[in-house]
Amino acid sequence: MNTESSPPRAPNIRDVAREAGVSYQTVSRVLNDSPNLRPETRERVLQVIDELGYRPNQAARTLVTSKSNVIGVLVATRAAAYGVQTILYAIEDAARDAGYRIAIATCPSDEKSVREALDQLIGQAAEAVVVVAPQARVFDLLAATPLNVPFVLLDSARRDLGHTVAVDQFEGARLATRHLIELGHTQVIHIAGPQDWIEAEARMQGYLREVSDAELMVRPPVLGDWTAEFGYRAGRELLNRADFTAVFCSNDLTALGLLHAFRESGIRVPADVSVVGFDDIPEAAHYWPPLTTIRQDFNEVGRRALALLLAELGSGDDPITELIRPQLVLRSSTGAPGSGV
Amino acid sequence: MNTESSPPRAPNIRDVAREAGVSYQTVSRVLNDSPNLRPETRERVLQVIDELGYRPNQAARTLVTSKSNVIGVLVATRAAAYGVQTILYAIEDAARDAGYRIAIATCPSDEKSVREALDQLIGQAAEAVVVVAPQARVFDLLAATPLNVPFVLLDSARRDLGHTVAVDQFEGARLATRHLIELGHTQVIHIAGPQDWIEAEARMQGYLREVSDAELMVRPPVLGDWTAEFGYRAGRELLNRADFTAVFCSNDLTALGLLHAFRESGIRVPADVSVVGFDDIPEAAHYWPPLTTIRQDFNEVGRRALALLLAELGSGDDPITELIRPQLVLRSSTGAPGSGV
DNA sequence: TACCCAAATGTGAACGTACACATTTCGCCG
DNA sequence: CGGCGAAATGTGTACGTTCACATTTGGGTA
Repeated sequence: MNTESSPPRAPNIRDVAREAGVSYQTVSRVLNDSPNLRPETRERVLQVIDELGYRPNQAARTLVTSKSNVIGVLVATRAAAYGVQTILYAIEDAARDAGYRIAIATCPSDEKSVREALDQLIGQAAEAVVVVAPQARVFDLLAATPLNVPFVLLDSARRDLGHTVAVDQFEGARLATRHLIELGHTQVIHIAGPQDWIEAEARMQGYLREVSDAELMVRPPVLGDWTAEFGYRAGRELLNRADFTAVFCSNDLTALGLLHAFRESGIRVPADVSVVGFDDIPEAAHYWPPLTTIRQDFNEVGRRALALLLAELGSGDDPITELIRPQLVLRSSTGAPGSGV
Repeated sequence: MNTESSPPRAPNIRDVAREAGVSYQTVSRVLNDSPNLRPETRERVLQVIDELGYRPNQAARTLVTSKSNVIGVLVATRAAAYGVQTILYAIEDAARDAGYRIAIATCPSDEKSVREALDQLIGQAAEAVVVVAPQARVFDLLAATPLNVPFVLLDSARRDLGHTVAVDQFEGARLATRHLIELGHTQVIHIAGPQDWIEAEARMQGYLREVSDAELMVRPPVLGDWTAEFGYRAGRELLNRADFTAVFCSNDLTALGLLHAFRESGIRVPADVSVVGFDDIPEAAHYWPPLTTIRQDFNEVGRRALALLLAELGSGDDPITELIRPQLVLRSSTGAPGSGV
């Protein structure tokens, strides 16, 4: 049917060379901005490239140079959208500034998927890898899979595996809990995140430590899944327990659901019950009441992760752990103890 | 320093072959699950692969096969986190079911960046590309850049460029506006999204059409940026204009900010003013009051996009446009007209 | 005008893999 | 026990690029 008898092969460097009347090496020089080229030669080649719609074959380039200008990001989670998203953007910006692009491979957190995603990144000759994998088990898999490129872990449970950048979740949870205690609350409940999440575990530990340091009664945290919907259901259940005047939620979304449940039942926040969240997502300032919460500087996490990689600390040095301090953001959802539920 | 004098080259297929006492082709067969292999041979090769930590070089594979089992996703936006995120997950799941992985390239929406990101995807020999680029100008760039692989555009302004999958934003905006009008509102204001966004424009058009069809007075929409913060500021400004009893916000976050501003000023929703959002993000059900909004099925968008690609409709057929119907979700933020602001 | 050096351009090889095809091995039947 | 065919394994080549080195070109100087 086609008047062209040849197969629809993409043009390569030699096609361009032939068309422009130069050698393929000259074309290569044009592509790589070699200085020693007559301007008119460069011009002609560029024109042919445009005419033919030629695009360098990245696979061939990568094969021969084993360089790709790509930094891989392994994302082994779906939840925590805001934090992950923000970190990704920060990484992307920092990478761009340094002349790199980023390739994101997302995957479920089972062994096979993580391995495949890693292969995908390494296969693109990613020169460094950032691992965003907030679930503990992923790090055990990683321990068994040498990477051969510099890498940084975010929020790792295994500080021995490699360089780690993280917001100090434990400290953040202590800040939140201490704030409530300092307001005079003696009955503080914690709604935790999924227990296989490193951050959830650390936040719970921070809460427990602070409560026991204050010699208050520790009560078993409610285990949740970090959604607003769960917060709402948890809130409704809590209505049956009149044993608290403050709640520390492991993230802002859960707090939102909780606020909903309380409001629906006529429990006033903070007059009757105080609520603290975690993350300080942009919406938290507009919840009702505006939410007191713990701010995590996700941008800083992304930036530092990339800085570590670019400093080529991938050498055999001992793993570095950078902890970023969280910050208490005071709004209107907390106050002195009231009547409770 | 190193007792090993050889350079730290990654092992290749020939290293494995030598170590296992077979030819490199046999190793290749093991890697590609060839049927004609003695089980013990396969076993031995696999063991050597494990010992050496060998990983197939994806670049070489791609170079020779020009296949990659990768579907590229170009994401040229940062806002609209929830929608984009959900679509990405749906694409990823559908891709995995079909035996593909996805590679995500994010970029700013300027010409150079988009082109680079495309090159990055094509360079990985992506066999198909999904373009998530809600800003109009990106599509003009795309029109000038032939892709040579099947591709699908999401929310495209240019239906002529290729297959398009989108939620019918125009219809969604009409649903929202009509709902308010049917409740008896005659003074409906629209808070729009950024005007270079295709969806924002379509929603505004839907609003304008519905209002003029009802022969109500059209008033100039407020132009915003889709954040809760903007919604809050817009809400405070609206307090000076006592010329409306209902507001249609172009997304849920803006609506949240608006609710905040109104509540702060003692304006009751929906008693005094009704508010409708757009998107139905999971939190919308827990806002106060729970938000009446327009649901977009982002999962469906992702699924259909991939289905289109997998059906290899990339052939020269006329571009297909698949419109997904949005849906009105009634909650508590709307009611019969009240006193207004 | 011959010569030399730098600038400009060209040639051969290699990267690691998969495909097509060639060769060897092996069990089984006549 | 020879031979035959299928199963198992090996050899040559191509993919598209960059690097190292070789060669040509050109302008200025002795």
